[in-house]
Parts: sequence; C-alpha cells; structure tokens
Amino acid sequence: MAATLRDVAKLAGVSFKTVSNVINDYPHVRPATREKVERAIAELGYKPNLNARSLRSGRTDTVALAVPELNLSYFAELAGMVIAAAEENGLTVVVEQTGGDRDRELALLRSPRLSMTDGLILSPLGMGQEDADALDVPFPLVLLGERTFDWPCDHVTMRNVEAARAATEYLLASGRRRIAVIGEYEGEVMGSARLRLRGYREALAAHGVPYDASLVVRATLWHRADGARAMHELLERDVPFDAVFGFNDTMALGAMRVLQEAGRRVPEDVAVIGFDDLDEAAYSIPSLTTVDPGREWLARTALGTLLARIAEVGPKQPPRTELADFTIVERESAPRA
Amino acid sequence: MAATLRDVAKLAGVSFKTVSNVINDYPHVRPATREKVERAIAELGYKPNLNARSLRSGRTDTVALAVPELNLSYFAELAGMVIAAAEENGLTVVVEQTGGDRDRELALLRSPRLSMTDGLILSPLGMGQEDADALDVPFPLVLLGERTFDWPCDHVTMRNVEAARAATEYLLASGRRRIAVIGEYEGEVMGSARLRLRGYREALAAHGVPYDASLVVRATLWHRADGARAMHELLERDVPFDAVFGFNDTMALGAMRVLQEAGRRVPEDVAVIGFDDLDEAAYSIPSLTTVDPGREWLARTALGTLLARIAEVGPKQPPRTELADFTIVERESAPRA
DNA sequence: CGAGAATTCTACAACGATGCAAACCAGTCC
DNA sequence: GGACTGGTTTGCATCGTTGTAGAATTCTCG
Repeated sequence: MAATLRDVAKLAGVSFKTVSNVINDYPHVRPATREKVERAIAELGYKPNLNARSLRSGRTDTVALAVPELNLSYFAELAGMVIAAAEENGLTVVVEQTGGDRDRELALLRSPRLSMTDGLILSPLGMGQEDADALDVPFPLVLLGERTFDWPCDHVTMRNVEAARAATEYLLASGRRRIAVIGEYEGEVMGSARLRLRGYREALAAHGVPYDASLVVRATLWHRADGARAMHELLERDVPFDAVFGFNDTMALGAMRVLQEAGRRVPEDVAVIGFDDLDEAAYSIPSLTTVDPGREWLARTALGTLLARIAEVGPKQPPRTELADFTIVERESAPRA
Repeated sequence: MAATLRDVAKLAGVSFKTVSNVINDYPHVRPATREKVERAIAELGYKPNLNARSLRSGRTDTVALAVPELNLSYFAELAGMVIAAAEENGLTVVVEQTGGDRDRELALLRSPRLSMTDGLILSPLGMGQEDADALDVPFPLVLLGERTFDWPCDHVTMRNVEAARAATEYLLASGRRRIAVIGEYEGEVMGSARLRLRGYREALAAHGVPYDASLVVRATLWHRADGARAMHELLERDVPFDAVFGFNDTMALGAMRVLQEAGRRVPEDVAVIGFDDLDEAAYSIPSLTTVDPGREWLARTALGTLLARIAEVGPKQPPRTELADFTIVERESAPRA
C-alpha cells in the first residue's frame, strides 16, 4: 500500500497537517521540521494521492484534449504540441478521439469523464451551429481549430478564408488558371472546408477567373486515401486543370501520388499546394508547397487560453477569439514563379 | 455548482446512498424507487464526480500511455489505437511524451501523476538494462514496443530480429547484395536498433554476404530528417549500394527522398524497404515496401494485458511476453522479384 | 396472523488530501 | 512578569463517493 500523509507524519513525529504544509510550501514551517518531514517523505517514497487532492481542492491539474483522430498527422502533431505545452505547466492531458463524429462530440461534452479534468480543448468537426447550445458547459472550454460557432465561447482558430485565398492567389500568380480543389464538403456549415472554399472563390473572383464547379472535388474525411480517391474522380471527369489545392496536406499528398501515377508531372503539368505544413510535406517527392497555419502557436494559445479561463476568478470574462497568422511555405510542388 | 448525490437524493426523497445504489446497478432497488431516482438524476443533470469515486474505490478507470512523441507517426498511430481500444472498455487515457529521453522515462515511472491512473503502458526508448530496477513499480506496467528488459514485467513486443531478418532476406531474394542500413544506434542496448541490426546481420550471414560496416548509418532519433541526413552521409561515403533498409518508415521515406534528389532511381538503382507500415507508406512515390509489425494487434494486446493485470486479484501472475506477428508488405520501392 | 426470510433502504465510516481557525510557543515590550 | 506579537503547529471539518452492517419494510407460508 502506498504511504499516506499520516504515515509520513508518524515517522517524522509531527501531525499529518504539518506534512501537508511542507508539501504545499506553506511558508511558516521551521527549517528543522521541514527537513525532518522531507527525510520521512524520502524514506517512505511518499507520493501525494492526486485524486484525494483534487477532490478536496477542486483542481485536477488535468485537461482534456479532444481531436478527431490521432491517425491524422495534423491532429497528432497538434496533440503533441498541446501535451508538450501542458507538461511545461505541470499539467496532464487526457486525449479523446471523436472520429469527427457529431454524436461523439456531443457525448463528450456531456461526459462525466470531464469531471476528472479542469477543462477541455475541443477540435470539433461533426457538430454544426444547430448544436451550439451543447457548448454551454459548466467547465472551461476552448474550441481549437477551424470551425467557429456563433456562441460565446473561446475560439483559437486560423485565418481559413485569408489563408485559402492566399494559397489560391499564389497559384494564380504563378500563372495557373484551372485550379482544382480537393476537400469540399457540403455537409459542413462553419467548418474549414466551407471557409477554405470561400477563400478560393474570393481569390478567383478577384482575379477574374471563373469558378468552375467541375474542378471542385468533395472529400468528407481528410485522409490520404480521400485525397487519392478525389484525384481519381477528378481525372475521370476529364476536365483540364493545371493546379490542385488540397484542403489539407494529407489529401494533397494522396492526390499528388495519384497524379504522378497517371503520368502528370508535378509541378510542370500540375502544381500542387496543401494546407497544414506537416512534417512529411518537406519530404515528399516533390516536396509539397503548403500553408503553415501556425500550428505551434495554435497549440500553445489554446492551452494558454484554457489556463486563463481555469484560473479566472470572479465574473466571467467575455469570450476571446484568437487568430493565428499563416504563411505560405514554398516548396517544389508549386514554385512561386 | 455541479449536483451531487445528496442533491439528487433530496429531490427524489430518498437517502443519498440509494442514489448511489441506483447508479451502481445494485440489484435490490425497487423499480419505482429506481425510476424516481433516475428522474431526479435527469432533472438535475447529475454526473458522478469521478475523483471522489476513485478516491473511495481505488479505481480510476484511467490508464497512462507514454510514448516518445506523437510527432512520430508510428507512435501517433499506435496511441490512436490504444485510445480507441481503451474507449471501447470505458477507459480514459492520459498521454505522456518522454521524448525518448532516459531521464524523462525514469521520472515518469516515479511520477505522482500516475496515482491518477490504474496503470501504465510505456514505450521505452532511452532507458537501458541498467535502469531495469526502475521498472519495479507499485502499479501495473506493460512495456510496449521493441525494447525488452531482463526484468519480470509484462512485455508486448514485436519480432524485431526475425522481421529485420525477413526484410533483409526479401531484398537479398530480389538480387540485392549491397544493402545499406539506416537507424543503427550504438547507445542502445536492448532496443530495436540493436535487434534489427542483428536480424540484418543474420540474414547476410545466412546468405554468405559479407557484413560491411560502411553500409551502416547511424541515427538516434528516427524522424524523417534523420533518415534524410543519414542518406546524405551514405552518399558522401561514396560506397556502392543497391538497397536500403530503413529501421522505420519515417526514416526510409526521408532517405528515399534524398536518394531521388541525388538522381538514384527507386527501385531500379536502389530498392528501399522500411519498417512500421505507416499510413503514408502506401502513398509515397514510389510507395514504400515495408514490414508491418502488427501495430493494431500490439496496441490492443498491450491494453488487454494491462487490463488483465489491473483486474488481477491474489498472487501476482508471472509476467507475460506477447509477440506480434509481422508481415512484409510489398510495394513499389522494393518489388519482390 | 405472526414468525422468519427476503428484500429494500439507510446510517455511518472510510478514502487521503486541504482550508480554516484555534492552540501553542518563543521572544519582545512595558 | 504578564500581555502582546508573530511565527509555527495542530485539530477538525470537509470534498463526493462507496462498503459494510444493520434497520426498516415487505413477502412467504405454516
């Protein structure tokens, strides 16, 4: 059985409350007493029972992070960054996977499991505006990622529209005019698919390039296989195109693979641009030009916002919306000029 | 403030223990009472406080998973599988990143944070046999991954030597004789680098191919960039080679990229084989032949083993070692013949 | 109809920690 | 020397739940 405060106290010859005081750095403990207690702690290998502490203090020093799936590199890397940032703050992270499924997202928001945490960082994918009132939860909540809701809740998000517009303009500037898009998803209302498509259309409009729906390919999940499938579909449509904008890197890479299998040269015949700046984007053949949406900043800011909310005392501050800056990372799949 | 058992009890007009009984499906509760209580629970939106439950019952229904970093796809995918399996069992998973660092691994094993969990699945990378006694922990522990220790502790691992040998023999069978290896790491004693290297050497020996140290490139971390760097080093050595065995897919992909930049054709000039069968291995150009070490099975078995250990009553069962079966996945980077 | 046996419900004591407030103990001051 | 001061230590209640044991109620049946 693990040692408790009382075991330590008995060994040190003090009351168990004094041991507690030592552990919590209560200032008024005589050095001699402190040392005595610390020796006893070391001897018994005492470790505080964090459940008991949480029950009493109300703080768990644990946060929950919910992402669609770790199988998607974007979310894996994001989760890694959140966990690293949490670690620096002495926090533990429980990771939940929602599969991007609306029902699982809603279930999570109501789950008693969250009673073990001080707050939640949620990357919603399946929920829509009609579910916004599910965001009315009795614990700190930060929405991380593309989707925003018309609901007073902290959001840490990226400039989807502007970034997609910039990516499209980048392709336009390099002389491409028939730019296909992979990842559109009409089921989404406020999500990144819709927003990125809007940016794409804005760019086209601003440059007088007509929007052609036959260049837009849908993909619900954003895995490599979805990108590949979408590219097959696009090739079958037999419409001319000289560039592809993948709404995330994973799909762009899947699509690029199919493109090259089909004998199209990248970037000579078709330029490809992605979104996310995954680690692997720098190592594909050709390496992938992409949008860096500021992941590291997103991760750290999401955690910081959550911590601020957790630490908040008194009246609730108005919700914050934090926007990451993006940059376009030029690589081989779409040279600048 | 969240509702408690007592709030529910007051509303339902029963003692708070009865509410507890309802929640825990205690059989002797009259249907009428049960319904009354359930109505009160629904009305108040009562959710049990899991910290209090854990404190009292000693079970947290949470397990910890420690991997080097989620930034490595192998571990991200593995973590995703463990979390999914845990979810099916109603468990929560806290994810820790050790960075593959010995000190952080050792610190984790001693961390009070684990008092919030029922057990730990650890993928050690930095620790060596000399740290084995740190595995003598007062909670269920399962080691997941390549490294095994001479210590009575559950291991769920893969057939590293055999798989590496099979991968090497696969290349030999296709006529390659100068097989480079990326990922050797002399700092490791019992880890996968050493084991895979052994498999490689066994295969060479069995086929009468001399071992040439100049074909072996070291890499400590196993990122894409390490694979790329290793390949640069190999090319600079200017030794002839007609195949590359990357000790993981990530490095193999990084290396393959450099190889092609350098004008070597894959697989015509150089065949490449990896290890892990990541999702992305199927979508690289060319797609990557690799060893599937049975990740899904590893993840599920690790969790299952841990759960068995947690549920264990009475005398401690002898430690189990579970070995996953591997298969070689033939793709373009190294055709069979 | 009443004893005995189920069944159903409740009271109380934990689990291991923290917060509060009171008790204790030196010194210091008048 | 006693009151006062400030630092130091302690006792007790408490967080929300479950386990145990026994009380209250209902049921069964001679």
